[in-house]
Amino acid sequence: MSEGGGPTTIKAFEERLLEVAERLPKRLRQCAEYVAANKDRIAVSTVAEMAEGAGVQPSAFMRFCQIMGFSGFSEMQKLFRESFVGGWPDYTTRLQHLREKAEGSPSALLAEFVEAGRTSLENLFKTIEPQSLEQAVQVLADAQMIHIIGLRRSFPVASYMAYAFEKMDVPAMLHSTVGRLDNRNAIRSGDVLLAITFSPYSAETIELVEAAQARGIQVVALTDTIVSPLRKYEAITLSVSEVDFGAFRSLSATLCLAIALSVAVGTRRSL
Amino acid sequence: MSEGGGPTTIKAFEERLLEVAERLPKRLRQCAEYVAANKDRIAVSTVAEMAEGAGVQPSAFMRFCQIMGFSGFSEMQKLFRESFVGGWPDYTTRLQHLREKAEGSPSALLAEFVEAGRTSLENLFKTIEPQSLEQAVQVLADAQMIHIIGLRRSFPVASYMAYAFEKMDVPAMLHSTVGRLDNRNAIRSGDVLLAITFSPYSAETIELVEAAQARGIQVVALTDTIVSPLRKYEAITLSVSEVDFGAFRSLSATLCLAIALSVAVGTRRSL
DNA sequence: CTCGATTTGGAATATATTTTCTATTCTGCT
DNA sequence: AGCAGAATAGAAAATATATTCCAAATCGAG
Repeated sequence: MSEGGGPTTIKAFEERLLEVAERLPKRLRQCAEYVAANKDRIAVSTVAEMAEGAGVQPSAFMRFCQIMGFSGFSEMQKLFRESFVGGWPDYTTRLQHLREKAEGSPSALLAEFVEAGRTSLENLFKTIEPQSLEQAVQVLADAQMIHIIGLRRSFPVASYMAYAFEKMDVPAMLHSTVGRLDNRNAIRSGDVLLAITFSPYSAETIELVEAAQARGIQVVALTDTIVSPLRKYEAITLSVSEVDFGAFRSLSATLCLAIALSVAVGTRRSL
Repeated sequence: MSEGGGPTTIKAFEERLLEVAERLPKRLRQCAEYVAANKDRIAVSTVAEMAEGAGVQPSAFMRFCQIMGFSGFSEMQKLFRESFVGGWPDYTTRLQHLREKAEGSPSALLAEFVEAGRTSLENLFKTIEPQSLEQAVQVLADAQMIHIIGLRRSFPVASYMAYAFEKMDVPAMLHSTVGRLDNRNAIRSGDVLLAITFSPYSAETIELVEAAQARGIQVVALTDTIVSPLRKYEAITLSVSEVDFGAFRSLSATLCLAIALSVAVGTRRSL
């Protein structure tokens, strides 16, 4: 029985559930009710668990799935699992293919990056914890001066934040390694260090963080994932995970977070 | 080996991950990194899927689970499934909720920027003409050397492209105004100028474009809308219209285009 | 360069889970 | 009450998934 006709979106699923629920025999109705009240569990449970929760036999639950239009429980579960992860079917490999074939027209490449950017943004929203963000904003707003460091791939982000702060009259200083000048003595008590670094993490940035910490300077870190070496230090960490293409990532999500952070700090200061 | 000693909370899990990540061989580190960036998937994926995502064999992923202190993948998964209960991060609903309810909080601000970024990306794809893009890629790929200029708000984009080109062994030079040095004589016949500018357009950039054109240098421009002053010159123009929120724009779309352009040039060159 | 130790990939095995099948129990009707 | 039809429970078969094992490859020290 290869019914392709099952609901393909959560919304459609809910509609079908409603439509069907009325005309269901006892046990199957139990299933319907349990499912309606526990949609989120479908993704992470086995039929046995769902059946037990609904107070029925696994086989009954099975029939329920079929009545809903799926070939079985697995297919129904797939719907929920996919909608949970936001369905980004591993970009890394997709982009790699594109590169290998090199047949990708520039537009196709752009399309991939646009798509990657969009999912990264969605993901950003899921992974940033509001309280960390709030904390970061507070610390930066209270700073005498904000020192920004971000090298290589992170430099665009650092420079954009410096620009934004400047525009909002927030005292900020962009540390760079132009001419191998080392400005670390500019950091004074009451200041805050905003460190931005992504794999591969630049040693200079990490060193600066270490030096700052040793002197009791607060550190706010913008980094990728939690394996970042910055995690070792007691910094307020905001982590962004961005899809990348070999050594490149579009930075969409990172910049988005950066600008939101800047503006939040700017507005809070001027209160 | 029935170690009951695995992490029992997500926090403990993250700590252990950090602790362990450093001293891990290649494949296992891939696992650690993938897991760090996709914690949410553990609950709804199979080992096979996780392994593929991390780019390793299932058995390697298995060993990773054991190193993390679990008896196997299932036990690790259990941790995530249990802590999964309720409130999954459905993007759309969460966004709406935040916008309405948490007005003024940093998270709400972030939500606005994320939304702005997403629509910008969508627009980007509509407004970029494939042939202009193609042309730009070709011209840049044929260049002896690419000179990049972008100041103020455009500087992050310029610097990122410089970084990307550098990584791909494409001869490129970032023109900046550090120390008021003027490098315009570095531009030689056969080179191409890549100018990036957005309203308010910096005079320096426009001047440089003018000077280049006068000497017969090809110019590729990245700008906003079609009213940009760069339009006057015979440049290949790629225009991005970025949705902005307040006085700032997240640059998501611009950077996306920038990176796509860079990678396209990089791959075409190496053919 | 060689040896020993560690790490890896892939197939083989064990386990868990889904799905189907059938005897049995309900339900509604005459 | 007795019958026909649908619904159900439970067990058995099929499938998918996790886990282990071992030979081959890789790495590092001497």
